[in-house]
Amino acid sequence: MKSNVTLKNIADELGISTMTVSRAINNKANVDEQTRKQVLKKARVMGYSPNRIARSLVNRKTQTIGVVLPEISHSFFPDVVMGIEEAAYHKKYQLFLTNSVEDHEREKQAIETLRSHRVDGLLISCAQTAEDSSYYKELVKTGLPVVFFDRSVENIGASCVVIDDVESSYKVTAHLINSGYRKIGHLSGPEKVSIGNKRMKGFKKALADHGLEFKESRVVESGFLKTGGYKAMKELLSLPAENRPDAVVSVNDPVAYGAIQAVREADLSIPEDIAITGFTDDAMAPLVDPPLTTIFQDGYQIGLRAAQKLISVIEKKDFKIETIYIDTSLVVRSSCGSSVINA
Amino acid sequence: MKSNVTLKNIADELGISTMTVSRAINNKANVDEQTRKQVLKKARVMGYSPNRIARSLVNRKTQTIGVVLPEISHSFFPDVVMGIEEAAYHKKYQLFLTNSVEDHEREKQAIETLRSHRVDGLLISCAQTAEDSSYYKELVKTGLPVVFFDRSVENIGASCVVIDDVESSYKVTAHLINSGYRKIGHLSGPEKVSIGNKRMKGFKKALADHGLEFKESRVVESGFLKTGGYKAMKELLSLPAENRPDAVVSVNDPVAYGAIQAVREADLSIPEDIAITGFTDDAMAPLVDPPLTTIFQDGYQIGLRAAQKLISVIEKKDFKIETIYIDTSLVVRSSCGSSVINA
DNA sequence: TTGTACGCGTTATCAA
DNA sequence: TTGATAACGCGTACAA
Repeated sequence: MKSNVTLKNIADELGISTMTVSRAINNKANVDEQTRKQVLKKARVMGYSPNRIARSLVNRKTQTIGVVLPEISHSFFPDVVMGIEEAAYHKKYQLFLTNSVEDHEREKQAIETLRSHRVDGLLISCAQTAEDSSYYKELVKTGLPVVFFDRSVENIGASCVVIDDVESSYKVTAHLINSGYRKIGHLSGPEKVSIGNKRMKGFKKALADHGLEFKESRVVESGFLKTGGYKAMKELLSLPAENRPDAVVSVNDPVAYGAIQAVREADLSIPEDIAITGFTDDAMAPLVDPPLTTIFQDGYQIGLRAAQKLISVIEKKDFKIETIYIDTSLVVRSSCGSSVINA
Repeated sequence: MKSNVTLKNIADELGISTMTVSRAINNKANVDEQTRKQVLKKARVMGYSPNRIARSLVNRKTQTIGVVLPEISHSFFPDVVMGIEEAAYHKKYQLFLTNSVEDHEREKQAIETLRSHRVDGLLISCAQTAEDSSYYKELVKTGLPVVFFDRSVENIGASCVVIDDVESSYKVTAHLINSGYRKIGHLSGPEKVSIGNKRMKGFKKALADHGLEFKESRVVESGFLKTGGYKAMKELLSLPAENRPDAVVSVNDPVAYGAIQAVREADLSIPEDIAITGFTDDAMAPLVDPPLTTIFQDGYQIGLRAAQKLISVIEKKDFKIETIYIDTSLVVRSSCGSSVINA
């Protein structure tokens, strides 16, 4: 072990008590200016680094936040982390980052470890494989402050920071309908994940409101990754020509990228043969070929607000359990050719 | 404060000593099977979560690793984090993630906080604004295990996990030359950052080896972000026609994306008027228009190896200070038109 | 097999 | 203003 300097070491060197050193270093009022200067100088010379572990044990406060992500390959999550980072930095909290890799067991394990490290609060976006919300309910019951974001569990006593998934999905689907598409398919997220079923709901509602029939065969569950989108799109492309969708709403951008790849490989063109839309507006969306029509979802803002909410709960400045909605907007690019409007 | 169950609480409930409970929970040998079962059951019922803070104080070991990143918007870093995550997960370490946002002051502060939390080791990729390596030198001297990755500081007593930047940059530049380009420019990283000057070095060497003159005017420092690439490319485009590069080597992919945007806005085409190359082969590279020729740099692998090395140093299974090189490869796509070869 | 005493580094509290 | 003491929750070392 590397030998770390302690308050006592400094105290001994100076021939004073540990408490005086502690007070001097923590800028407490009742310390003689002379002594304080001596202490600070000695601390610097000796390379003192305060031991937060010991302090935490006394204070029952670690100044840490545990972040539980389902994945980090999609740029949405790094964006969220940047927002969280920013809020945490300003309030002097450190982040424990964990990645469940969409595995609920691994997620539970991560949360237990985080609890063990006595994080002051938890920021969670659920793993895809969570069968039900019982674990999260138990977690919230322990009293540890929790805020969900993106993939949330509502009404179990924890605040959530989300977008209006139903409305956003409705918005993009309606845009396709208004652009003239009639046979619209959906590459969906898992039914059990909040954003998966909400986006499906918005999709269905848009069809219904515009008098279009919902066809089960045009919906394929793709998960949230590019590879899933690729496979799912292949499936849609194998439908008999008359049933094949002329437009596809993807549950997120990566899935849309996979879909684009599948369409290209089938030698079809976008949006002439099939229009594709995404969801997130990640960094790639404007750069892919063709540029992707999608819903802009402000990951940074989601992370920022979630962290701010959590910290105010931790610091008991806020007791309200609420669902905070972050605005989204439709970003129209060429992947759903407005040309059709003129058709 | 939420009241957490302690070993003593369990012991009192069972009318036995704290130590027996501790032993039972930590699966030590000398515990009666009956007692162990009782203890484990009681622990479960009471919702016991071992306090690692207390344990760390005794052990002088926290099972945590501090990760210091310069930014996380470029997908390279999330890739690295995934690799680190994986290694850490298997060896049962938790990650403290910090983002210096390219600010050396913020980076130093993050490192001090991490030290304060008594992380067992540090994984660092340097912030762009670090003027010199003195701080890192001091840090390494404290004896805290440190491994640098990507933007490294070599020969100061810490291991590094990097790619051969000089050779990789040489490779992509030589490819342009062999494709027929003669007026090659460079959007460079900061001179003070390891990867910045090494990639510049490789660029220069390739020109020299192929008998091409190095022109200062065709080099613009772009930093590492897309916006910087955009601005820097604008500058190159404003050169008098005869001096304007016919190909540009970008220090990384985001800079290349910015450059692509600038070229497009100038109504020039890629690669006919100007070829562009990147560096990293991030997720976007194959999807942008035109698909980007670039150097594939395996972020996941870099993260994995760096974390493995750090952990073996932490656990004293490895004392060697070394620089580990991760292989790269040239990925040729249409942004540097092989058409030119036929010209 | 089980229990007691003590220490890890810090801070709260009370006394000087 | 300064100091002594106890406590945070756990594990090591030793004793029973």
